[in-house]
Formats: sequence, C-alpha cells, structure tokens
Amino acid sequence: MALFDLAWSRHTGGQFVLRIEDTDRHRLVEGSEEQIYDTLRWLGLDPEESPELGGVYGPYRQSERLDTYRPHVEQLLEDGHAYHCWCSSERLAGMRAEQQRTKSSGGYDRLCLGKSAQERAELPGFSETPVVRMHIPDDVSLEFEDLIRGTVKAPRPDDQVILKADGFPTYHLAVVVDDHLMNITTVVRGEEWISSTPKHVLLYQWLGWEPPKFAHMPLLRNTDKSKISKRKNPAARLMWFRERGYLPEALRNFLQLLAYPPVGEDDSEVASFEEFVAAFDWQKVNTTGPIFDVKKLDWLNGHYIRQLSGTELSARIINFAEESGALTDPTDEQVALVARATPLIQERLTLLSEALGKINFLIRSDDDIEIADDARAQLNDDAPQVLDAAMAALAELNPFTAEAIQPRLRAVLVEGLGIKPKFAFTPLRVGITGQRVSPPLFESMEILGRKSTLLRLQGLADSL
RNA sequence: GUCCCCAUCGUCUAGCGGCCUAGGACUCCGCCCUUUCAAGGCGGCAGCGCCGGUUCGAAUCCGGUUGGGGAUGCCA
Repeated sequence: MALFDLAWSRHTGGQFVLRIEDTDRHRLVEGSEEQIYDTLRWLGLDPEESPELGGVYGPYRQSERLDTYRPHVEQLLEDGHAYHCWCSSERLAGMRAEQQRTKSSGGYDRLCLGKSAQERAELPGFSETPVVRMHIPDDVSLEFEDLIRGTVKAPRPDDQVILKADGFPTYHLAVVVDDHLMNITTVVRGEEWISSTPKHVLLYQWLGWEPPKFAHMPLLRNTDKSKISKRKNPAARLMWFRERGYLPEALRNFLQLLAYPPVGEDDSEVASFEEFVAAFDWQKVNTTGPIFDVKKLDWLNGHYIRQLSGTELSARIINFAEESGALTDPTDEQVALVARATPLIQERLTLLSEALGKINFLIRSDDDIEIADDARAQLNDDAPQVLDAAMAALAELNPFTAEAIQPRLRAVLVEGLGIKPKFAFTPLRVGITGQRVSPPLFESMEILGRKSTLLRLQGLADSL
C-alpha cells in the first residue's frame, strides 16, 4: 500500500504521509510501530511526514489526537446525525446471535435511538458509559467513485459506532477527521474498506467537507486464497524477507508486480521504482487479489544480486551475516576473504543467507574439512592416482593463480592420465571443499593458496 | 444468510470486438555451453470457469450461473 501511495505522491509531486491509527487500545502490540518504521526504511519508502519526523499537521498518532475528534462528535450529535447508545456488549452479542439464528439481515436495532439515558436505563442490557453511533439515513448514497475500479457500489451501512465508551474514536471517524485536517487528497487502502466507504462519505457530507479520492487496492492472499494474515503467512511481516536474505529492491519490485503490470523496458518485469513512478496510472492497478509466489521473488532476488557490483554484494553479505548472527565482529581477514570469494558465488546466489555456506570451506581451517558422504561416493578407483599427480603438478607451479592452475592440471590429468575432465577434477573438488558441488575449483584453489590446497589434497589421499 | 468486489496457463500477468490457431515472466521438462553447481542461450508442456445473448465476428460487450474473496465489531 505504502509503495503505491509513494509512487502516486512522487508521480504528482505530493507528500507521502504516515499516520499511525492506534485507536484500539486492546490490540496495541509492543514494538509494532517500530516495525512499521523499520520496514519502510528498509524498503526505501520514506515518508515526508510521520510520528518520527513530525510535520505541520501533527501529531501523527491518533491516540494523541483525542481532543481533535471530540468537537466533531459533539457537532454530529447536535445536528442529529449521531446518537448515544447504552447497549451493553452482551446485549449486542445476543442481538447478533438472534439475527444469525433467524437469518435476518444484520445491523444495530436502534433500541437507543431517541431515548435519554433515564429512559434507556429502564430497559435491559443497559451500560453506564454510552458510545456514539451514526444515524444512517434511509437515502444514504451507496455509490462512490474509485480511482482503480470506477463507479463502485457498496453495502448499506449499519449505525456504526464512531466514539467508543473509552472515549477513543473508531477508525471510521478518526480517518475522516484526520484526512480532512491533514489535507489528504488521495486515500489508498485495501479492498476490505470498500464496504465502509459510504459511512466515510456520509461523515464528510455531515461535516461539510470535500471527500478525498479513494483507491482500493486488491488484497494480497495466502496460498489458500484467504486474506493475508500474519498467522497463516510469515511473509505478511515484511521484515521476514530481510531475515531470509532478500534484497529490498527485489521485494519492492515483486510487490509492485503483484498489483501492477510490468513497466520496464520492453515491458520487462524487472523495473526500478523510478520507472514505476513515471508510468504510474491508477487505472492500470490490478483488481484481483494476487497470491504470493515466492518462486518469482527468488528469481528476482537472484537477478538483483547478479546486478550488484562485487564490492556492494560482499558488503551486503557481511552486513547480513552480522545481522543474522552468523558472523560476530568479523576480522579484517574475514572481510577480505568474503570480498575475494564473492565473485565466485555471485551468480550462484538466490538469497544473501546462502553466501556464507557456499564459501564456508574457504573459511574453515584445513584440518576441519569433513568429506561429505555423497561427495566421497563420487570418487572413482583412480582418485589416489589423480590426487598424487595433481599434488605433484601444483607443488611447483608458479604463479599459483587460477589462470595457471587450470591449464596445468588439464595437461597433467586430462591429457597426461587420459581421464575425462569431469572425473579428473572431482577428486580435487572433494578434497578441497569436502562437497560434491562447489564454487569454481581453480579460483578456490587460488584463494586458498598453495599450502592449504596441497594439505587438503593430501588429507583426502590419506583417507582413501 | 444478506450485501459488495473479483474471474486468462500451477503462479504473476498482456489483451480493452477482428492483429489471438491468446503474448510475456516465474516454476517445471528437454537440449546447448561446461571441472561440479549456477548463470546464460535455444526449445517444450500448460490457460480465456460454465450457459445463454448482442454482433458478419467475442478472451474482449450484456444477462445469468458457478467459483473465490471481502464486509456484516465499542478491530483496523
């Protein structure tokens, strides 16, 4: 949502405002506000105004704006557009259960409408502290214009509560008051709000304000097609992707693709945020709720990793390793090693989190190389012979570089011993890395150096 | 239940009446390249939910139906 908000505000030269809608004190979660800031910052979607940054329309936390809402509630009450309701939650629950049972259409039954506290107190299901409800007129307009969908119909609203018993406004009142006071021109929100929009339009009317434009985005869905939830899908917490080793630019591109057709060169699906902003048009936003396909994100992530410069990628690998705790306080040698090894693994990476595992054999000490079972199983009977010949050739090779190692080993093993390359190099790979698959062999040897290379080859030869 | 939204390959989509025997991307499967694995190149499998109508002509327009989603809270 924020992505499209920002794209639109950039496209039109507007401001991107972040407001925290924390009007439900029962659902307050420690740290969730921080998580929002962290996520936006990570994705590079920085707001112009927010609770952190402040701004001329502050405060930007609804819990700090209680005094702002009160006079408007008073006005609605005075104008007869709203009324007090003393119904207890027990009574309301019972009423709904009854409606459910008789399959009659829902909505508050207006028991309190037109009654004073004293009159209402005589009836059952009375609660001391009243709430304030909207008095929805019979001729309420059920249509509105949506930037994405055009003319949209919505269900007939209930007598919605706008001020709760604890003095907090509900979302419906708060969003209207704040959007007006903060000069919001465009409301971008999820499809789930379509059915509430008539209430909001009504409030604008009653308060004598010009309503903003609305854009209702499709809802992201779980693999089972239900509305995305943190319960069912860890990916609903965007920082999960950071923890998994995804690049923010890849996730941004992916998110964009979920709700918007390709905008890149030749309609490429890989497109920068700038390209997205330049092409932005509400009418092109998709109306169907997409399902997260992580496979495509993986591909995008690999693509973005390959586009990074070597130094940039190794910096990100180090950074990720530190954040994930895989590497604490890396030494200069470790950093240098990662930098040298990065080109070997760059095009083999899907996630940043895979990097250290792929070059682990370079980091470990020579006597700490364990030969994996499936790697050992690859070895042929001629492995000892191959290892001996390779060690002899490498012992006196100068310089000890990949460019020199490759032709030398080729000459000795492939041409000299007459062994096919595939089988000639396997024992070396197993000895050097302990693995069946690895980054390029000769470059690895170069990084490792002659001493370690020979030590490891000898180690494998001894174990045969 | 009621109301609202939506409907093209497994997934993300292009398509806005003839250019569509439906195009692209991801996945998957072959082949090429190759010291393994990747990356890259080439090729392949796979889709307009269904029924009516409008029209010379429908993936595209209309109606219905089915399916999915959302709302129906002193949640947002």
